[in-house]
Amino acid sequence: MSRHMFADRLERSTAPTLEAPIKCANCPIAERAVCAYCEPPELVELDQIKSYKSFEPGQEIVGAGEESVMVGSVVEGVVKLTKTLVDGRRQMVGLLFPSDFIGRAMRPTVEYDAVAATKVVLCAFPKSPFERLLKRTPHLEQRLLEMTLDELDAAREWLLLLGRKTAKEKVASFLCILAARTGEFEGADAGRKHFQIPISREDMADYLGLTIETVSRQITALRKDGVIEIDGPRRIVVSDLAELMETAGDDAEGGIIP
Amino acid sequence: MSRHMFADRLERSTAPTLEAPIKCANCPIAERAVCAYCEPPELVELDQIKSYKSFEPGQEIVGAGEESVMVGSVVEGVVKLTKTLVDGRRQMVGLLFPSDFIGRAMRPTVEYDAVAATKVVLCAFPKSPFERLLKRTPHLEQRLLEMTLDELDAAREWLLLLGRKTAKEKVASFLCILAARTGEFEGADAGRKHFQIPISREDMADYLGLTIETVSRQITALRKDGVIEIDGPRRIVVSDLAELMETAGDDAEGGIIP
DNA sequence: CGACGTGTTGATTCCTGTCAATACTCGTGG
DNA sequence: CCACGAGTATTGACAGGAATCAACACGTCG
Repeated sequence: MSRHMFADRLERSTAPTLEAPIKCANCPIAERAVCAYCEPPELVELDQIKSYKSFEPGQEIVGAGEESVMVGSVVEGVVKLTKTLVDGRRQMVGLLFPSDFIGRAMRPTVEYDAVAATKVVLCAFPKSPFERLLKRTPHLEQRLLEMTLDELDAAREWLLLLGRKTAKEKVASFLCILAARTGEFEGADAGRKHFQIPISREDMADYLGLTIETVSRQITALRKDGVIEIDGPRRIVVSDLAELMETAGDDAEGGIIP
Repeated sequence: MSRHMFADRLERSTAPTLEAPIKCANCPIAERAVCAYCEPPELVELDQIKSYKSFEPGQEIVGAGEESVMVGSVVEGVVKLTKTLVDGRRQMVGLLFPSDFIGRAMRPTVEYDAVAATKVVLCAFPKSPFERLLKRTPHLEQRLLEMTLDELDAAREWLLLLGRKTAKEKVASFLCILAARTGEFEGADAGRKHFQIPISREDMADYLGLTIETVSRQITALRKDGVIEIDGPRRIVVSDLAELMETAGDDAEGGIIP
């Protein structure tokens, strides 16, 4: 079983969706990825060890407890990181979008599963060469530190959500996050945004510490409240962004940067 | 009261006032703190900008939204980091022990409250000089990155606890963490450990996303199950460490690190 | 068309929160 | 030394929100 999975992973990851490897020069995530601060010579070094890997939805990228052999950047798609208790209860502990860093530099193993939630393209580096480069490239290390600090901030916001928010606030908070990260304004109306939910109800439930039924009910409730409109299970239109943020509870500062 | 504390601190180290600080050479946290990888010349530079600061239980160290002007290491005591929703619901998002790093290097503001849970002594650095030092001292930056990664790991474990564990598992998990970080074995019996809970029931509730009543009930339940013994509200004796870890849910690896 | 996966809705249960009363701890002062 | 009081912790009764169990709707693909 695990043998088959491994073969499966290898096979798919060597068949990238992209015809030709992206050049760093026109990389869509260059501004915000771990390499953002690197100078051209440093980018050349990274380029020499990088390779692009693709994954299909549901495909495992690394498994909990495995030795960490790869690190990299999400170029396209969404990756979920999950932890599972012995009896199968599952909690998402990370949700990575393009430019986010995946993998554990400086640490031997991973203790979560990383699974592609959509089709995913990674810009991957073998761990050891990357770590050597990291140690002698302050630009790289500084950016990685910043990104890790940001992830820690996000994790702390998440703790508040899981520990103290109601089901409705949880769902509203999640939609707020998506609206901020991937939502687009509808015309000139600053109160309306629309976006696709990139993950299933089950993944949402794992993210929010709820069941799929409760997630579904709360989405319906938000629709009936007139806060959102729904066009199919994945397509959301936020009718009233301010009201959605209100419902999310943390009375956010008005401007979340999109 | 605070006078007595201060005297107590004076007594312990050579000249430990706010004006005449502890020497790095006999610093109790030197092995694990942010300065752990620093060479003597680097320590000298840190020494020039450091100062020791004491806080009483309940005293605020920094408040959410404030400009971050200080960073530093916890030398003694326990610091809690909390977030609060508009209606007062509160969630702890960090619990710092000696050697842990406090503050947000490279970021302008903090968005949580940092409050002394016990008497606390910090080895504090003004933020800007520390950041300048950080940028030109890879040893410092490497250690800070490692510590941030470890904190992120802990936060992810915490997400699992808040999102998916029952009240009993939460309380047992917390006691496990304390047993691992501060507990001492009773004689040669590897199954028994004892320690003081360094925080109040209210703080435990904020840590675990529960109410104080539920925390109290679950502690009683663990006592009735014979997993722990209680001597006053703060003193815990773990009768059966394996059983406690079992109750905590995440089916820990057999190897217990003291 | 029917099977399957995904999502929604309904009925009921139960864990934890809420409200309330009581007990304990510790420091202070008579 | 003991009484007192404030803060902290425990215990009890009850209610409510989310989980569970179950049925049904929707879209896709063979």
